[in-house]
Amino acid sequence: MDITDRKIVGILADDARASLTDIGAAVDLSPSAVNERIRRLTASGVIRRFTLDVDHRILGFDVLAFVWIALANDADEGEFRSFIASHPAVAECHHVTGAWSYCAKVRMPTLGDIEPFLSELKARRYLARSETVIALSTAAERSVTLPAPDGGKRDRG
Amino acid sequence: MDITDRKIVGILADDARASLTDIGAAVDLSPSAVNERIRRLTASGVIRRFTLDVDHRILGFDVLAFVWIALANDADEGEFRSFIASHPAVAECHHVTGAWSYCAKVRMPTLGDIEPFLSELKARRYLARSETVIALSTAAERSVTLPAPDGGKRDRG
DNA sequence: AATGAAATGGTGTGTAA
DNA sequence: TTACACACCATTTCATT
Repeated sequence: MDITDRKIVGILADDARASLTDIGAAVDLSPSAVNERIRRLTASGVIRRFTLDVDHRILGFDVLAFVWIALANDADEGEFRSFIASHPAVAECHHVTGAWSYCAKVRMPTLGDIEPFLSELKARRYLARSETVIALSTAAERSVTLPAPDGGKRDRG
Repeated sequence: MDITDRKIVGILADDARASLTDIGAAVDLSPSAVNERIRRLTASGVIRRFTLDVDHRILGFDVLAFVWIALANDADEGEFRSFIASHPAVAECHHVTGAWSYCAKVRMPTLGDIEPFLSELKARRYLARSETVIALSTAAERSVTLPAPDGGKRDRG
């Protein structure tokens, strides 16, 4: 995990289809050296997968919301986690500090789809309380966070 | 945007490096037909870009936090938005309903890096109040949200 | 809008340094 | 760990349906 690896991750985060030749030109390495580094970055788990950034609006998911969840006292937390992980509308769900147990980021076609989602959580007895916050617009969105060009941590992974 | 397009998006979301041949086999189309569909999906903006899913822990970003922001009365909202969009630690930032103005998802190397971030927001006079929630663990994470295999909206984009 | 064939160019492997 | 060369395969274009 040196500065060249981070540059490669940055280039691929911008365009995962960049050719080994182009990446090599950007980091002063031959295509095969770049390939070997990408192989190692993938094997070591730094790169989890090559994926897409899509426009969910066009796909019919007009609503983005954050649902704060307080788990019921008698809820099976492991069951809740696997339910939430396999729910198609859930983009993210994190166990968090503070007054709430979990924060789930969900995408729905319409506002009306949120209530059935909450109802299901309640029916399964996961939910004690919840609070839903709707995202009106997005000011920033980045799939990969990297250190600013100069500084940053080294020798990990 | 038919069911085949959605299947292609789903396959690419899982593995953006899947070959046209393999995708074609999965959706019963020739490689060149798949290629043309991907070109159209990209041109129409459904696919915004090909990117990576990375492990930020290994990259040295051990802390994931949600920062709730109430903008100061005299804050220049446009300025705030471009500041937050260009800040390297900010993974997402949404304008939200409810008691707060914005919700920012940030990644930091350590907990100690959060305070300087808040200080900078304050120094720039964007911040009235804020509340920071730390993510302890992640139960779900998906880059792309698609309708469940059967149903879903059609004829968009 | 899809197919199939042909050309291009990128990927991946082997060998050597 | 990288470079270089070569074999292979994927991508892309084009003519056709």
